[in-house]
This record gives sequence, structure tokens and C-alpha cells, in this order.
Amino acid sequence: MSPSHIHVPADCRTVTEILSRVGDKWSVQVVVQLGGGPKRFNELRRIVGGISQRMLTLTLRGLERDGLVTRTVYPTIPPRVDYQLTGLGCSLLKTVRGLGDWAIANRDEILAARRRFDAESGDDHGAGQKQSNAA
Amino acid sequence: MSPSHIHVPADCRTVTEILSRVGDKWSVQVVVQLGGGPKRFNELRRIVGGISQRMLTLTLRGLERDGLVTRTVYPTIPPRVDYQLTGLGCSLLKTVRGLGDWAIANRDEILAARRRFDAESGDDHGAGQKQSNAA
DNA sequence: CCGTATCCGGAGGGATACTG
DNA sequence: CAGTATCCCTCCGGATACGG
Repeated sequence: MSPSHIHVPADCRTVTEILSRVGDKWSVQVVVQLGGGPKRFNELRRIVGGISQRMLTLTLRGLERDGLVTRTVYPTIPPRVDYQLTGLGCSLLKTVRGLGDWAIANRDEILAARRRFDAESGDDHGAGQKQSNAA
Repeated sequence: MSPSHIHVPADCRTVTEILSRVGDKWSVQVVVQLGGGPKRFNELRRIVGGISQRMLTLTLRGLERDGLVTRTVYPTIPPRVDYQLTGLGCSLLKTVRGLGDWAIANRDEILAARRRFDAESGDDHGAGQKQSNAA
């Protein structure tokens, strides 16, 4: 699979690979919420907030595919479906919390740097930079 | 700012925020490479491989804006520009390595789950699922 | 209640050409 | 060498409507 056995510090390609998995708009939020125990579809939908049913379905399917969550169907009427983190999903959650801690710890510093940068950009060197990137 | 003061375990919004910063296609790769010491523009371009100069510029600008890398210009001819991780960038790199370690440790398990899922999808329940999500 | 199918706008990102 | 500007196309993701 690899064209050559390149071997950078933390095996860059693998990191990028998992980041593509988890770096989308909703996966992490869903995993975090599932960290509080199994949830039903619409329950999850309400808690996450702002996600469309389409995106929730796709996100859950992706997580299920990668063995991070399980999907349990109860063939009742009305139907009931539970989603739950697997062991793999739990371990991912822990790792993601590490990133979360970093984010919380350094959030202010990042925001400050951002303001500084934006201030200089729209300043005196004539190149009217318009970066109003409100994350 | 927030419509309501929701407050999930690891402050979900902040995690998502930083993930939007780092979860794009190239940021992590650039940060990892910069972890090996300061690099020049085209040097970085070669090492990363597959990135366009447009994207490298945008990625570096973004990282610079957030205070993760510094940009040093030497007004020589031909011009020379060095990019280097800041302290903040280094600490991010460490955190990302945590995720990287997880990715490496669980890569096989994920790939296995993926194959299993794909096998069942194109199989016997008739609903031709076509999710070839190749990261 | 739990999805799937379709439509569609907009952001992401590659290729290329030009500048200092 | 180190960028910037433009074009263009793909895919993400929201809205809506329908099926089991």
C-alpha cells in the first residue's frame, strides 16, 4: 500500500487518516455524547443540536463502519434503535479528550494570536486583507 | 454568543473548534514536519508531498494566524522564508501525537471493522449501500 | 420513530499563470 | 524562491419529501 516505507515521527499518514475520520463536523460531538451512555437516534439528534437527520445517519454509519459504535435494532412498533460506544470508541473518546483539554487550555492564547494577526493584516501595508473568519 | 449555556463533559464546542483548525487536510502534516525543525517554503512543499503551493500558503497562514508557527523573512536575493513551530505549536504537536499513537495502535482493528462492514453491506439485505468512504 | 433519496448552495482544494 | 490571483470542479452538508 505504501509507495515507500517512509517513517516520519508519528507516522503522518496514519494520523491524517484517523483525523479524516474524526475531523469532520459531527463525529466527535456524537462520540462525546455517546460517552454518557447508549442513546437512541432522535435523542442523540436533540442533544447534539443543529445536526440534520441526514448528517446524523451518515455520521453514525461511519462510526459504525469503523467499529467505534454499535447499532442495535429493536423490531418493535414504533421501531427503536440504540447506538452505543464500543471499547474502541471509548478509547478514542479518551484520546479526543486529550485534544479537548489542550483546546480548552490554549483557547485564549489562540484567540489572542488571531486578533493580533487580523489587526496587522487590515493595517498599513496596503493589501486590503479581508479575513473575517469567525469560527 | 451561545444560544444557551450548554455544558457537556469536555466542552464539546471548544473541541470542535480546535478540530476545525487542525482537522483540515494539511495542517497536521505541516505541523508534524515542522516538528523536525524550521523549514523553508519549498522544502516543506517537497516533504509533505501532494500539496499545492496555494494550499501550503493557506495552511501556513492559518497556523501563523493562530500563533502555532512563526514566519521569518530574510530579505535576500533570492528571498528566503523560514517557518518554525512556536511553543504553542510544539505543545499542539505533542497532543496530536497522542492521537497519532492511538491511530497507529488501532489502525488494524479499524480497518478490519471496515472490511467486515463493507462485506455485509453489499451482501444479503438487498439495500445496495454504496458508501465507499476511502479516507 | 428511524431512516433513505433527491435537490442544491457553498466551502475546500487542485491546476495554472503571473509577480516581486 | 516565495508567493498571489483566477478558474473550476468536487464533495460536504442543509432542507425537504417520502418509505418501512
